[in-house]
Formats: sequence, structure tokens, C-alpha cells
Amino acid sequence: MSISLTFPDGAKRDYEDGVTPLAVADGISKSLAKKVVAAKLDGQWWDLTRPIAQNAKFELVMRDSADGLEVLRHDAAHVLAQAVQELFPGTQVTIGPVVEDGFYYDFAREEAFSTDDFERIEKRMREIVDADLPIAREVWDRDEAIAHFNGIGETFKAQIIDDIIPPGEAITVYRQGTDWKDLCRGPHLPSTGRLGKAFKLMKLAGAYWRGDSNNQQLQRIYGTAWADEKQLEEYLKRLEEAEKRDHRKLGRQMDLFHMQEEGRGMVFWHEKGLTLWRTIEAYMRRRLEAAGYVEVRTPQVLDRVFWEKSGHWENYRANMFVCETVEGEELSLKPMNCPGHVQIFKFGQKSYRDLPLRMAEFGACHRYEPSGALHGLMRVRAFTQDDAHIFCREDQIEDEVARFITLANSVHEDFGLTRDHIALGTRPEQRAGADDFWDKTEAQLLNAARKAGVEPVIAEGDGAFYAPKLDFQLKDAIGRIWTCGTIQNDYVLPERLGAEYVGEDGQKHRPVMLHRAILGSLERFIGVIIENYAGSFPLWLAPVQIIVATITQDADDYARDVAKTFKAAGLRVELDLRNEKVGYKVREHSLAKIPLIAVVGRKEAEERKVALRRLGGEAQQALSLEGAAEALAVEALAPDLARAR
RNA sequence: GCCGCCAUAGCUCAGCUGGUAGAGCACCUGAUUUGUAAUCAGGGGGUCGGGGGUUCGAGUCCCUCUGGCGGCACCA
Repeated sequence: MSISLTFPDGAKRDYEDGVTPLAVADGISKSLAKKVVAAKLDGQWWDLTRPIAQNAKFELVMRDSADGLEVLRHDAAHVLAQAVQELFPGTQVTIGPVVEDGFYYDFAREEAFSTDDFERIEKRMREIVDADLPIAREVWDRDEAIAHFNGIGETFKAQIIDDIIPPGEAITVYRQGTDWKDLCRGPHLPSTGRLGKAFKLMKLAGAYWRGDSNNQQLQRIYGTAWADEKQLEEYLKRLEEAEKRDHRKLGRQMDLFHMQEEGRGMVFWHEKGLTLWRTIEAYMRRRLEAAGYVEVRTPQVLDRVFWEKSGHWENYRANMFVCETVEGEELSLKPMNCPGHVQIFKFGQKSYRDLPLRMAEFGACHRYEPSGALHGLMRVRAFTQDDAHIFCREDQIEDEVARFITLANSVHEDFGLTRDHIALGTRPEQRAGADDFWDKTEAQLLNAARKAGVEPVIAEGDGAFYAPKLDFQLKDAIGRIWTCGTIQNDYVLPERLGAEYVGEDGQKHRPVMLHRAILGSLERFIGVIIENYAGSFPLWLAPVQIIVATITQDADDYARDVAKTFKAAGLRVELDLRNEKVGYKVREHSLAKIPLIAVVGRKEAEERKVALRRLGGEAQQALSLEGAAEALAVEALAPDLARAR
């Protein structure tokens, strides 16, 4: 009997029935057999040592491919689990999946692990790799498996079989060496030696069993694993690079902002940081005005009664900062701007002619976020949204959403961020409204996105409790994904707060409300762009755009002139007249990531010129003062103004 | 909020097994007037996050609180 395997390039080859992928690889070349980690049979994972008994499409998975890395990482998780169980008897294993760049394993153990244990664990892992233990796939009877795992005290594993694996699906157990085994879907390497040693334990964390904070807390050990040492090193280097971009670090170094313990999750914006803020805000105002928005401002603190009406007291109380006055009133800082905007909408009578009404606010909101959620500028308790609500008729939704997507794309691009994808967050488990309402609203967003030429990626259950949403997932300069920008179609709040307009038919109608933000919050967005640009802002955003640095005091008067000229041209300029060498000044301002340095000495003073040096470059340009001011003023224009020119 | 780790000068960090603190940068003063990534010399600066305990003696060990970091949970 022979079987026929079809390779990815279309070639067909015949093999003996029961041939293993490893034997197939070996038959092709020895070096290939060394690098292969698993196979795919008709697209299904297949262990290298598992006999093949049917004709199939066949694919070998190499260790340095994306699929191959997944296999390696999964094996690394198992090796970790075995090492931990050997070193710390009594520890139960739970789950150990592959994640981006690595893997983790969750353990249940009375005593806490410490990162000090990592060295020992890694050492044991290496021993397991050196021992080259065979890994064998076994198919078990469901009840026997449950009984077995319960019998050896691995109750979590038993629970997985009982609760998670659908009846009828094969229960596979992988045996690693003689005694150690783990319930696993596979595939796995033929033996532990093939894993190699390009792995490293990274961090220790708490995690809840099955992701539910009501469940037992487990101890999670994260690790990373790669095809070879070189890849591992590259990965570690990448982490270092990301660390250098950390907005918290750069924020301090560049004197942009700070935070302190008396105001957790609150930002003290320093002069330079606020300059950045105001530049972005001014830009957004122009973009919004051009897109037909009006700007409003609503109160910071409102009575409890108001929040009861809006539904926030019921649904959002835990996140609200509530205070009581001496007269006994209960007030809350606004956690959102939407109810306030509805009040403005309701003021006076609105007609269908007023729609769509696009109402924007740089709205300062306060939300009590759980302490563990706080993270620099990315997650704060006081923040300013570039918020707007579009009041419109149902038949205007698609058009408005499409217009919004176009606007948001353009804004994001202006900040050097490219869109990775748009996510459509669909109905969450806990939600308001009937299913047909969700069918309708989800379809609206989907169609609107398509109308704008975008195919959203569905994020199941990720919607708000009152409406589905589109979230913009942006990629930064080093490929990290950030969520900035969202739009939601809300039928609930206009209803609750009684917003209405007079239609063409003279009757009162309920408008739909589109909640939308392009940046999200100014705080978070500034955090994102600090990391995106690694602090080296493009000229239009740089808090200080140009430094005028003197060589000797002879040039002081001229330098003041130069600074004045640049300032008059609209540039943000600082003067450095210190009695220091130019090399010192250049170094210092370069480290501070100032985009331009205009060096002036006696020669420049005499010729009324500047020697211009750009950040990152070594060349200098000798330019006339007036010419430089004019050219730089144009160069420093915000992207929208540059386009309009 | 939960789990783990961490907290020493403005910043980055050193301080072995307990014997009352140190470096570099920054800052201040003086000298130097300098041509594109660090001029030299001197000086000031820390109740070692707060509180409690063990000890003859605590930056160091223990407890506790506060905050930070990494995850988890949360994220309109």
C-alpha cells in the first residue's frame, strides 16, 4: 500500500503507508530534516513522528517560520512545566499557550515563585533539552483521562477536559520522557533536544484561572523562545529599543510632564509638554472646523440627579469621582461628555435641517480607574478627550461614519501613524437592547466602513454595552499597535435623555448619536506619539524647534537678533548664550532632541548668516538669516496648513 | 482591585554575609572665550519612601502602610 502526498509547490510523491513526516523530510535532505519541527496534513497540525495513513496535502513546518516558532514555543512551555514540577513538587499545571514573541505557563502553587527561581528553572530546562527526552503523542479515553488527572492531583487538567474540550474530540496526552505528561492538543517536537536553547524566562505575574477575577489566582511564568540564539538576541535588543522609547522616561528627560503620588493617574503638564498639547489641540480644532464641527464646552461637575437620568449612576458609578457639598448635595465629576452634549442639543428646538449636528468638545473627564490599570499617560484618571457627538437621522449614519473614517485616517497619517486595521466591536455579553437592534447597528457600522473602503476585523463581544463600535488600530514606527480613535452609533442615550428634532413631516423624531474620537484622549495620544517618534518630534510638533547657540560672547548681540527673527517667523526658539564650547552645546541640544541648532559666531554675525545643523545629521548649512527664517517657517507648518498652502 | 518585584542625592545607579552613606551626570562658584556630540578646578546637596519591630547597633533582617514597575482583571 502506498499513499500520495501533495507538496505546497504542487509536486506529488508516493510513500509507504505509515510514513512519518520526519522520514519524508529526511528523504528530501538531511539538513531539512534537522530544521523541521512539525508538519501540516491538509492544513491540520501533524507531529513529525505521527504515521500518515492517507493521501493528503502535505507541508513541512520549519523552525524559523511563524508556524514553526509556534511549535517551538509550545514545546518550551512544556519543558518549563516539566522543569517547574520537578523542582517544585506539588505544583499543579494549568494551561501553557503560545503568545506573541513567546509563551507562558500558569501554575497553581501555595508558595509564591520569585524571579530568583528563574535561574534554577532555566538550568533545569536546559538539562531537559540536553537529555533529549522523547515526546510521544497518546490518545486517551475521555473518562480515563479525567480520572487519571484527578488521580494525580492535576485537577485543572481534569477540569479542562470536562469543561472545555467538546465531547467527541480526541483527548491527546503528550508524554515527555518516561513519566512527565501533559494534556495537550499538540503538535510537539519528536524530542526535547530539538527545542534548542534560544529561550529565556522573562517575567512573573499573577493571572486568574480562565481569566476570571472571581477564580483562583495562579502564578504565570512568561518566557520567550526562538529558532536560534541570534533571533533571541535580536528580540532582546528590540525590547531594549522599546524601553528607550518609553514615554514616561522620555517625558521626564525632555521635561514634558510629571506625575506624583498625591495625584495618581493625574498629569502635571510642564511648559514643553503643554506646548506639544496646544500644538495638537490647535491642529485638531482646524481639522474639526474644516469638517463641519462646532465646538462647545460643558460643566465639569453635575448633580447626581443628572447622572441618574443619563444612566451613568446605574452603569458607571464605580468609575465616577463623586463628592458631597457642605449643603449635602451629591455631585459627580463628569466621566463622559455625551450627556452634557445632549443638553445643548435639547436647548431650544432642533429641526431636521440642523442635522447632522457635529458637536465637539475637548472635554476633560475624570474616571476612577482601578489602581492596577494606571500606566503613565496611557491610562490616567483625568484626561481630555477630543470628543464629539454627531446627532443625525438614521439614514445619515453611514455617510457620517464614512466621513469620519476619512477624517480620522488623514489625522492619524499626519502624526506618522499608519492604520493596521479597524476593529468592529460587536455586541458584548452584557448589553442593553434586543438582538434585532444589535443586528441593525452592527450592520450599519459594517456597511459604513465598507463604504469608506475598509473591511473591519470583527472583534467579537468588544462593543460598548449600548452600541457596537469601530476602533482604529494604528501601527507606530516600530510596528506596535495602538488603539486611537473610535466611533459608536448610540440609540440609547438620546432616548434616555429625550433628545428630539422636528422632521420634515412636522413630527418629533429621535436622533441617533454617534460618539466619536480621533485621538482618544490628548494624554494617551501624546504618550503614543512620544513613543512613535522616540521623542524626536517632527518640526511642527517639537516643543522647542530651534536653538540659537553662540560660539563666543562676541556673537551674543547678533544671536539675540537671530532668535528674535526666528520668533517673529513663528518658530519656537531658545537662546543658548552660555559660556560653553559649541561641541558641548551641540551635544546637549542633540540629546534633548531639538530638531534644529543655529550656530552663530563672529563669522555669521559679520555676514548676517546662520550655520544650521539638523538633528541626526552632521552637515551644516550656511544660510542667510532672513532666508533661513522664511524657509524654516514653511517647514514648521502643521501638515494641514502645509497642504493648504 | 489581585499576584510578583522594586523604592538610596534632581537623574542613573553602587553599597558583600547588619558596624550611623558613595560615584557619574545635573546644580552652584571660579578659571577658560571656545567653530559643531562632554574644558578644567572647587563646592553644596541624602531624616536611605512613611511607620513599627528585632538588635548593643538597621540603608542592609522582619511586619505594615504608601507609591512605582510587570502582568492579570478592568478599559464608556
